[in-house]
Amino acid sequence: MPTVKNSILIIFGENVREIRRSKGLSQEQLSFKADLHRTYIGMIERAEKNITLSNMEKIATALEVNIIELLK
Amino acid sequence: MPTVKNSILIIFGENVREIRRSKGLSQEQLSFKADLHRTYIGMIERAEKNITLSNMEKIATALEVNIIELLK
DNA sequence: TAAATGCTAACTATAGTATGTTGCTCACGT
DNA sequence: ACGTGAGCAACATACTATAGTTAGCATTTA
Repeated sequence: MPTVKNSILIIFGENVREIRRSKGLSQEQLSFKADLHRTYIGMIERAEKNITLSNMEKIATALEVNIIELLK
Repeated sequence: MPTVKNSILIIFGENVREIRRSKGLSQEQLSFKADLHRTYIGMIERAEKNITLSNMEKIATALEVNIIELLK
């Protein structure tokens, strides 16, 4: 991960956070649904990790949205 | 990487290959434009690697398309 | 003050780099 | 026709960088 955060990662993280909250889920609840770790969800929302495509899909599925919605 | 390939990776790889060819670029030429390795572009097109979001953006930029076009 | 999230620091798994080999196709000269 | 050389891509292998896991504690927020 670069020190200077990549804007696409920021967009992705913001979208995850916004949609997660709109569905009334905590990071921990989302992590269960996506089969990822609680702290990792936080890192993604804060754009601290460069997520892989298959994990993007896991999160999208857990949030019941298309991946594309997380990139707009 | 799982042995059974993830469909979203296949879709991404197919899109990269199709758009790359439509622009008349070799894998090597695309690798220069995207600042990624020659063999890695091949692996992505064959869905053998689980690409990260920032590298998806690099490839999209090199192909002069939006990331979203590579996920449809 | 309890639940949710931020943050650190380690570790393990795998993404991404690099080199070389193989096989294919196509153009060209003879 | 028939080599043969050039360009392209598949594939193997090994290495380095970093994604992803996990635990613990600090901080925020309701």
